[in-house]
Amino acid sequence: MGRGDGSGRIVSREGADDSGTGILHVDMDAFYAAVEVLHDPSLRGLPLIIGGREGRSVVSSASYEARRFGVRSAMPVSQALRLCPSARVVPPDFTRYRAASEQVMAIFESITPLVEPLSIDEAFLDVRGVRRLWGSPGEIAALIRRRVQAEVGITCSVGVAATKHVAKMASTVSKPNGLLIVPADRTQEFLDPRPVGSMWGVGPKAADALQRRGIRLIRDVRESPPQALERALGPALGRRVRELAEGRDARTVETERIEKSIGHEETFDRDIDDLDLLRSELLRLADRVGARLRASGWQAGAVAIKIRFADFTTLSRSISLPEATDVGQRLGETAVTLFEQIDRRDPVRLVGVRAERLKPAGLGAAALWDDDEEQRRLEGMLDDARAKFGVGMITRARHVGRGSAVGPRLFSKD
DNA sequence: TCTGGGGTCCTGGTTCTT
DNA sequence: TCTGAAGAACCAGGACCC
Repeated sequence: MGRGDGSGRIVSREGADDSGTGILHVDMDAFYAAVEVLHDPSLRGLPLIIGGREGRSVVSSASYEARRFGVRSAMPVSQALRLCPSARVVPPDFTRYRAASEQVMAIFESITPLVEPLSIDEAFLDVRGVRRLWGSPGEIAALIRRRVQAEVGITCSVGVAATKHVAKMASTVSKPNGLLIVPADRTQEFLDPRPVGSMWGVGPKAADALQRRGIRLIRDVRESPPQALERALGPALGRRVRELAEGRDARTVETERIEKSIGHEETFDRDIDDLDLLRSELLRLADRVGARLRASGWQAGAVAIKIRFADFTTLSRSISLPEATDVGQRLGETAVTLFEQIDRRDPVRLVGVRAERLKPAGLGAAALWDDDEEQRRLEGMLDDARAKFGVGMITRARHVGRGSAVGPRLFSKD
């Protein structure tokens, strides 16, 4: 499987056993910071903080040199600078990160069509069908690491396993710039000694709920009665965590993903109690949401707002629209109406507007594809959609989440 | 110390529809 | 026409991820 190399990470030696595997999780190392170093090589080796310099900004990413001082993602920049006063603060440039992400994803897609971008800097790959082309999963992982380094100029870490969950955990423990292969028959040995909080989907609250019941390691989860887990975490999460602890994870690598909502939110530099100003902020955010809806061919079936007060309590309100829309002004009027129904009039630190229950804007968007094979595959999908929903449409998703390129997608039209 | 912004998913309560 | 039950849909809030 793998062993520590003195740096805290666990990596596999070359040619390690990869039997029974086929799922790769590839994660770029300190991605934003690495891209900034590419853009400005004089930053190499320096403690870097990617984040705004304004009062309430938090750390989006930090170089490993900064992490040695205790700097972590999501930490306020002011706090990060107290830990590491010599750090250089670089404001994020998402255009740059998206371009680098597209380069990396293109490398993945040149190896297998089964790529699931998870965010701008990580993806799952199913390589079981391309072994004859590129070699075993372990060899493919090593190839990807070499190509990303050579063609993009940044490093990545790769986990290789039989399931997505174990591959994801393996890439995490191999970071930075590592490769860890967990052969299928050693999955339990890999999982058992790790803390419950290291599982993907178990955050601080769920970990705390388990630890309060003496369930500290994944082995403890596996050995706990299902009822105890469901009492601690609720039925859905309780069942899922038990399955994951036993190494079971039926999720496949999904290349198609449909956005479910589009929103914007903004934290003010200082708390605001001027109602007119808050209304105009909601209208401005709604305008941006409308522009994104129109650019991506969606209409909102519902509008939600989020209000965070100075004491950090957060309210949300949402409402279905009588008619779907992508017009910023309509979204904005709805957002303001929702806002005015909230009684509380304390100073506000954040407002947000989100378009939900997205529906495609109009019928008849014909799909034109680069090659016949893809066209036929998509027409097959469209036929399935017609059978299932009555009518359907295919378009191409340009971005998911923070901008990963993905394949074609399918909609119902209702 | 003081907590961003973009999302997804789940839960539990309420309301609507059949 | 009225009523009750069941399921669906809606809504609010919270946890989680990067």
